[in-house]
Amino acid sequence: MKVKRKAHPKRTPGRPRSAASRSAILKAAYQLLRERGVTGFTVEGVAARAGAGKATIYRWWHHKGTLAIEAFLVAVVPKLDAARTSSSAVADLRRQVHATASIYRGRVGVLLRELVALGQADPETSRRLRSDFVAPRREAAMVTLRRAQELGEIPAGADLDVLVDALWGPIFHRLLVSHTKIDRRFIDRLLDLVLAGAMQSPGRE
Amino acid sequence: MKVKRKAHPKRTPGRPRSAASRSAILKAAYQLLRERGVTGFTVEGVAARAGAGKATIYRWWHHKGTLAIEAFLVAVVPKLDAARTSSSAVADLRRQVHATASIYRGRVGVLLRELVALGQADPETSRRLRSDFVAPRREAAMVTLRRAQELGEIPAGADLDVLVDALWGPIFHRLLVSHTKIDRRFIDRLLDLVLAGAMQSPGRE
Amino acid sequence: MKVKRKAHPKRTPGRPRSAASRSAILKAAYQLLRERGVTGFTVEGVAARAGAGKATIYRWWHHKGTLAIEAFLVAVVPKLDAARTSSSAVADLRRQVHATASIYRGRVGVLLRELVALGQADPETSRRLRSDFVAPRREAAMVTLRRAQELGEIPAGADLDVLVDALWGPIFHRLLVSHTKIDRRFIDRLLDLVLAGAMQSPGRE
Amino acid sequence: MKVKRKAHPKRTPGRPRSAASRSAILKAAYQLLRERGVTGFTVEGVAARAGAGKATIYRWWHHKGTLAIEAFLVAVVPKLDAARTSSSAVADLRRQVHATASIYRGRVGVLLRELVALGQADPETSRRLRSDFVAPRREAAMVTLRRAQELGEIPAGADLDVLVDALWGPIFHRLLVSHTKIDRRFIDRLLDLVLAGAMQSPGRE
DNA sequence: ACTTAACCGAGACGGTACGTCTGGTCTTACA
DNA sequence: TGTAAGACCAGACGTACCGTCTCGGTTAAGT
Repeated sequence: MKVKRKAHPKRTPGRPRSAASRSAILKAAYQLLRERGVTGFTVEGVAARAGAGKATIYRWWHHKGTLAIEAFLVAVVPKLDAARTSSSAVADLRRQVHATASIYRGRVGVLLRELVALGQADPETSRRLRSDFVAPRREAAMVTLRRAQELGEIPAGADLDVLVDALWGPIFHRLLVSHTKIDRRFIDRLLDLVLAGAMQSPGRE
Repeated sequence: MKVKRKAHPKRTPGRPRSAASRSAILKAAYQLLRERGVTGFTVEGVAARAGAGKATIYRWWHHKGTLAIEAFLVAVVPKLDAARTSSSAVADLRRQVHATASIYRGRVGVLLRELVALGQADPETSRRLRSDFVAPRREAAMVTLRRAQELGEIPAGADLDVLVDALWGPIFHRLLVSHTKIDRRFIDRLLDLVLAGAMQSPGRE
Repeated sequence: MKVKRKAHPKRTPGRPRSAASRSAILKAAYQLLRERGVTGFTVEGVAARAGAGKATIYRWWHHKGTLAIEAFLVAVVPKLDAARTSSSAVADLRRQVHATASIYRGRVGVLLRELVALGQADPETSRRLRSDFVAPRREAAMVTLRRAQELGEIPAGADLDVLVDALWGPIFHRLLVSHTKIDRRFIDRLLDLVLAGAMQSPGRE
Repeated sequence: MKVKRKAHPKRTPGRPRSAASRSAILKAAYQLLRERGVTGFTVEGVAARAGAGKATIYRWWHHKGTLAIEAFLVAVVPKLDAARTSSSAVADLRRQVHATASIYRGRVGVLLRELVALGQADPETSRRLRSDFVAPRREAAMVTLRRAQELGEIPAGADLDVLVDALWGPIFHRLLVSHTKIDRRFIDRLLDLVLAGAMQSPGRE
């Protein structure tokens, strides 16, 4: 029941896609995004800087937004460090939220802000950003929270979805709406408030 | 020996600004915004629909965003009903948050989402939206929360700024990032969580 | 038989037209015309420089061209010296043509060129330029030519209209079409040619 | 050992210019020019009528005038019939001048008038009109005149440049300045006058 | 070695909106 | 009524990007 993988496993005819071109485009796109923001981010500019043709870009990325988001993800995601675990799941969670906040304070925050903005007009951009950037971090928090429940650090009846929203919503709010500092003190107070609320949840039912 | 400037010394020379033109432009802008969103919102389109010259628009609104935001505010703010008070400040707060959420669920939410996006690229737009739309609602909540403290419904030591952020952040997060429903059930759970957390605050110091 | 000039001889009601404003406008218009040419000649610019309102300009000059032409005429015509007469009418004519050519060589030529251009699109401008600038000079030449006929210097049967056209057409041609020098040598050759032709005209019938 | 570039080494990269677009633009431009004159001749109008983008027009024609002049030349020049020759060069010349005059009387005259006007503000327009429209006709006349000298119909010493100016200057003068009819009678009288003058030129020296 | 098919860079194309500018009109308060 | 100031409508200007298209030429896989 094995496929004969040797001769022609699943190979399309014609010249294969150029990896060099792809990475040059993504690199140029990320540079432009950092230097000039979403406003100054043009496909023409990316093509010129990457030494690529516009058609090549549009062949692989449907819209300007799709390119922007992928350039961002490719450049930023590998730098995000994985969550570490300790004996206290709640302590791990606090560490995770602080780590996220510290990322949003810097360059990435500025880019993220603009990409979220871009996503309001383009569902594809929005979806990608959500699935590849926001969701993994949210999922990591969920894992930690479930562990906290198992360890009895927070009640079993706590609504974890609302809990995560309550932690991350305010951070995005500062990033996107109030444009105020997302400093350690704010994060600590927020964690204190939300975790205290979570402790009040019913034990089981 | 005649007095030149009698009653109205503060009068600029020249033809005064036309109120009719101003309101026609704002009305046309709001219509376009509702019908076509920020993407289809063009200064040229507004001028054509309002029967105004483009120069007139640019004379009074420096950017596209400045016009969009003002059109939105002029049309939407008067419709927002004032907060009512009852014997329980916490009950008032719950009512306020539910009212805000119900507004964000509809047309206004869609517009608000796009205007926040527009504001990421234009500080002026962002500032106006914050000062004329977000801040008043936040301030109303703060007033209610202070009353709750006076009535002893929540501890005197609660950090009200963080509290308000914890309530509104998640709503904006759903509006802008996760694009999920802001339904009554979610708001209730959020209020339960956050208010429960607030109750744990220290009494005085 | 004298009109009682004191009380109200022929006086329209209301504030009379301001002579100061009129001359300030004409002066500013001429300056702008010289400095920036017809391209840079705008009614707004004239109003600003003259410290006048645009409405004032449009009240007295129907079009931009009407103003340009009058500004030109008021500034230039007084400087043109009248034709002098001598014992030889043909010598006078030669002097007149040379004088005209020398004027066209300079600044006035540049302006004249642009005003003729302006006149192609605006009949009013064209008419004014013709009646107040071209025609008087043509008429002076006709007078001289008639005197030449009376003195027997050119035949009585010469067609003076064609003669004048043959003298001035080539000058305008160089000014407007070929953009070549209208130097003394050219004028002399032209006069030689045309006057020689005129001498061949029939004596009477 | 294969040769890379065979026959056409001089090929610029990129999509070549579209001949269809070029001719559609020139055709639309000429139509607009005829229907509405230079005043109503706008790049936007040409683009709309030709189904072309404005950028495409500006890519190939730097100024409005450059486009107008080329549209005129492409449409008009092919229709001008070549000069025929007969046994008498002077008779040929008379025919040429009459032919030119008859062209200037009609639609072409109106366009020519406006294009000369346009050329006063734009040297490029002026140069093109001169080199591609005026000069060829002038050169044809020069050829005929030289033949007339060879045939002994006019003296060898005649200054042909001044002669051509004396014939065509008055025609342009009527077209551009006096706006009077360029009828057969006028042309005949002009030819009589100028040719008579030319006959008086010195024989050789 | 030859064909085929998809790739690639360059850059022209139609379209749309931008923000600016000017022409000519209108509306104030004052003279 | 005339005037300065300046707002108003209308609409063309020339620029910038978008996303598509059309060239000449390249690069494997399959023949």
